[in-house]
Amino acid sequence: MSRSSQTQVAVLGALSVEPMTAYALREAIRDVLGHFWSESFGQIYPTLQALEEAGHVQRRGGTRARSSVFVITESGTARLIELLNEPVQENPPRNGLLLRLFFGRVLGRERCRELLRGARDAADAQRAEYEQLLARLTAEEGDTPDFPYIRMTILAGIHHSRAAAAWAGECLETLQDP
Amino acid sequence: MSRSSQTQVAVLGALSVEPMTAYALREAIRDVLGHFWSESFGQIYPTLQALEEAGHVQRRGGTRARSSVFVITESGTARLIELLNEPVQENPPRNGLLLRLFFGRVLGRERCRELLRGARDAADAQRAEYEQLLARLTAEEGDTPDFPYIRMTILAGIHHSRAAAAWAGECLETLQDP
DNA sequence: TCTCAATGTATCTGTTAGAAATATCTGGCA
DNA sequence: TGCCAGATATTTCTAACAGATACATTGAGA
Repeated sequence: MSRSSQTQVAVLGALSVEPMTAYALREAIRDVLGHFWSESFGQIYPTLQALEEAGHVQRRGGTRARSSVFVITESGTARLIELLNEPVQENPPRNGLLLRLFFGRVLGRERCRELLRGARDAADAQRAEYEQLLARLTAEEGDTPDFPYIRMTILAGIHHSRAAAAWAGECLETLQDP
Repeated sequence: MSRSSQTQVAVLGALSVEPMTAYALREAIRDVLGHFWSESFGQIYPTLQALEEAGHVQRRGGTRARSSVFVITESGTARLIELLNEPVQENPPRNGLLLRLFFGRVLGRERCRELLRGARDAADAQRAEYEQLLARLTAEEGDTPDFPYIRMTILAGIHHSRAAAAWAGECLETLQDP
């Protein structure tokens, strides 16, 4: 399968929660999906236009004076389900930290230790953030039908950041001065 | 660091190990750095041209009529060290699995469970692969100066895949039929 | 009223992945 | 010898994409 627009999934998914403007769409994607997804205006506007032409969303209140609110249509919901059912598309790995550590001999031992300490601290901070977010969401929306699914995405962040911190700590131990 | 410089790190780093052709470069990046980095021909050739113009690599006629072997120069090594010392650049997150799970209510519970089972099995398989690779490298190159650094990148893979499997397992438990 | 921040729309530039198109070399086989 | 398959090698194209910029509107407070 050739490369398909992943942006459509995020856009249609967000609009399936509630109708909103392109600007609000970008805000929602950044604030709600931000831990595992990102979109830019340069993607959102053309995508909305394509979706409108395909009949998957409708533009409402399109007067120049005020904003256009986009509403997902029936065919848009069908398209979303279709896209969600397509196989998960892995994006190519690009981990700048590991790239630097791989050439660690060139970079130098002490500089590597700095990078590892930074990674460990960042991971710890991120885990605290995820746990706080999970506690807040559990209290506020713990009984909504979407909660179990949203919770899984936060759990992923917790597991991931915990593993990252443990890895960095282990590496720091093995990278002691000889 | 501009985004294009990221490719330069991988290219110069690979050439710092040994001179090779653009084709071999792509093979090396895929096979050796593949777990945390990727480059395509569309990136490698223009990057090599830019590096040649800047004097960071030299093109040498290979054994074949049209094959060029690229050698890193002294200024190229300096450039590599400079690039390695620049701050790590995070690339925007795009996790297709989490995007699907977030809209899990639309996708359906059973389909989510399938995705999670797939993720768990993939993570388990990947962890086995990493552990095998680590064992082989430890035996074959355990006493080379680069080994401690390469080992860290494999350890990262092990930690990450272990966390991914644990996460998927935990999610599967909470996503039992009610 | 002014002004500033937030909201909102649109587009531009350069980066990148992925694949296609095209050679050229190498070894095996008739 | 000549031919073929597959590996090696180079180049180029398209669409996806990030990030920035430019601009217009609105509403709240000074």
